[in-house]
Amino acid sequence: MMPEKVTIADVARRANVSRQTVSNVLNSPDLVREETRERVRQAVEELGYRVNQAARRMRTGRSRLLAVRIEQTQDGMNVFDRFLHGLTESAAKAGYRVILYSADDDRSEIATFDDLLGAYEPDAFVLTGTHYGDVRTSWLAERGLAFVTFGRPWGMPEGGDHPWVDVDGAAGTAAATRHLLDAGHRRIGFIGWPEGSGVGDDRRSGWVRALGEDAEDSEAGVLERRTDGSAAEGEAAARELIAAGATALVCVSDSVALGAMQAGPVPVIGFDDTPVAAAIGLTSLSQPLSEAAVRCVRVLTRLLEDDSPDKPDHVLLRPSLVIRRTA
Amino acid sequence: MMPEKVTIADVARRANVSRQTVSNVLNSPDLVREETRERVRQAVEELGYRVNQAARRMRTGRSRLLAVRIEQTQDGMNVFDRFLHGLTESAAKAGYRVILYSADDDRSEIATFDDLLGAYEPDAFVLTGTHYGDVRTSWLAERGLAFVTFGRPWGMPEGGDHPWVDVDGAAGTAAATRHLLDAGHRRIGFIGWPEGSGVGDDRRSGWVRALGEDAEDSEAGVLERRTDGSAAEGEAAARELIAAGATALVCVSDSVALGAMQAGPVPVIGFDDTPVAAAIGLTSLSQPLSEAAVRCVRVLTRLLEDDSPDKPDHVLLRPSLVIRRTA
DNA sequence: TTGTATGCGTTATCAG
DNA sequence: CTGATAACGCATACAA
Repeated sequence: MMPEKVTIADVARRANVSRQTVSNVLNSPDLVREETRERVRQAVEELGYRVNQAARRMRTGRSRLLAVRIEQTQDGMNVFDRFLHGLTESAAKAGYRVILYSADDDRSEIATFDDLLGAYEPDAFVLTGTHYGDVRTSWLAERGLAFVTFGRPWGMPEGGDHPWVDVDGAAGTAAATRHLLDAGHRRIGFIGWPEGSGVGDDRRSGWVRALGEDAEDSEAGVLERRTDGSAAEGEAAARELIAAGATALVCVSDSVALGAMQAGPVPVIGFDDTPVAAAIGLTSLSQPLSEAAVRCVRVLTRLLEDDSPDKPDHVLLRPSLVIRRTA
Repeated sequence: MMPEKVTIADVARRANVSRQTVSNVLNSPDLVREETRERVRQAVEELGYRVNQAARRMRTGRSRLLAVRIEQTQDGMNVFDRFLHGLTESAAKAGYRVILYSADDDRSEIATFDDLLGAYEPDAFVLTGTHYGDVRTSWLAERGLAFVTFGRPWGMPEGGDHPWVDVDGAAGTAAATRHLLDAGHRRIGFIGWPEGSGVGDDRRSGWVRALGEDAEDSEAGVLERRTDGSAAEGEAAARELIAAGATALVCVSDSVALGAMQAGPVPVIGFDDTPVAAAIGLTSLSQPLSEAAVRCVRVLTRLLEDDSPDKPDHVLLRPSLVIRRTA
């Protein structure tokens, strides 16, 4: 039993109206008399009619597709899959589907934009992993294409303003630091990423801020190490910091924190609340990824369906501290 | 600068041929004289032409879309994201894109099939998580729709034969068991899932087989516990088995193995080589997920593009043992 | 080999 | 409020 295609014409026939009326019921219900509307709705139901997106797209240029890049899983300690899951669900609720692509760097990602646009015409893009000098956003913006980034536009002084959703890393590390201060620690170290990483610098700044509030000065710059983000460097950094007198550690990521835990029985807090953190009992900062996904979709639907807002939407969410054995 | 849409007519004009000729160059190059073909190809290049999938789909009924369900991340110790990444990449190489959907159970997944089919007409579905009494496959098969499962059709005696790709779990646990036997262990326990899980029973069978080969009999059924798959039950099971004399443990999953590791300093081997295993030094069995993804795409392209094979393709891949601290 | 005509399912325009 | 007609971009049958 092949699934017989039911078109708008079938519905029209069934409801004794013209095709156009059916279309109106679907797209501009207000134009149609209540009674007719109901009759059409019933026919749609009975026949199991669904709009053919290809045909609609030909006519309107809208595909109801959101394009998202699926990230490389490096050491697997990332959190992107949860975001993607949330995105798929909230997009579906809004009548959109997620289409995936992969790319190795910004340049090849832009080439993929071009490809996708020609072939599938996604209505919008969701970008992750924003960074300094991100050429993807300007490419999209120049062409007037709809997009939102999960991540702020790091260092974009002039004009480069676009819709984004992000999690407040500084608020997270500040909360973590305060948690340690409350536990009586006064020499709290930070293990970060190389300077120039937007996310890394943001997370660091929360630690600095919380220390300034409450503890002895001059910790920053002293009880601090930068790493490439690996567990190995995290462990080395932790040893140094402990030797320098740190009694607790805030880390820029769970990877680094995992390493730091090997350095000794010192309280450690990670960032991202990855499955690894849960498995090893690592206290960590959890990003509200479902919520972020919901907000991304909301930003986009506003952009696509309502009259485009004058000011791009900016959404900053707060992570929450998940307390486990390590702190 | 809006991206101006370039159509087949533009290309035709540029190359001084008819639209039909351009279409022929694209779809049946043999029909066109070498010289003309080259001229058209050049025009395509210069104009940056891409076929409009919506239009093509209207005409041919093919969308070049592969639909995949994005799984719930329970405790995050799964491996689906790596499969999905591989799938996206190999699909792209074959000229397909992946479209995502989510569903809570078989019934709602089937409803989604219907939806998707009406709206986006994916050319095929990739199903994961096959299980006994899987109604999804029969629904698709009844309608003559193209699909492949990542996972064997567990318990499908009559007719229910469809293309699949899978990883040989029994081969994996057998290899793990042999590894422990080689290390001198003679009392090797197994921690599994409830009976009736296709994957779980398969993985268990490898342990049984390897023991039968080489070690004392009667281990099976004695040095064995079934769990719900949680780390907590894994730990409890491990304690019992160790008390019963087990000197090493083979586990059905990394989750369970994680728990088992807490039970004592006994060699433990997990399954799936999740990021957690890497993080905690757990020896585990690694599924060749990229390869599986490639094979899924290959099976589908054969189904879609070549004349459909009489016999559905079946591909069974071997996992590999990643040896770390725990064994 | 190349050109011409047609239709896929929708929606927008415009007249009733 | 409803109905006819055209158009979106492509691929095919057919004729040249």
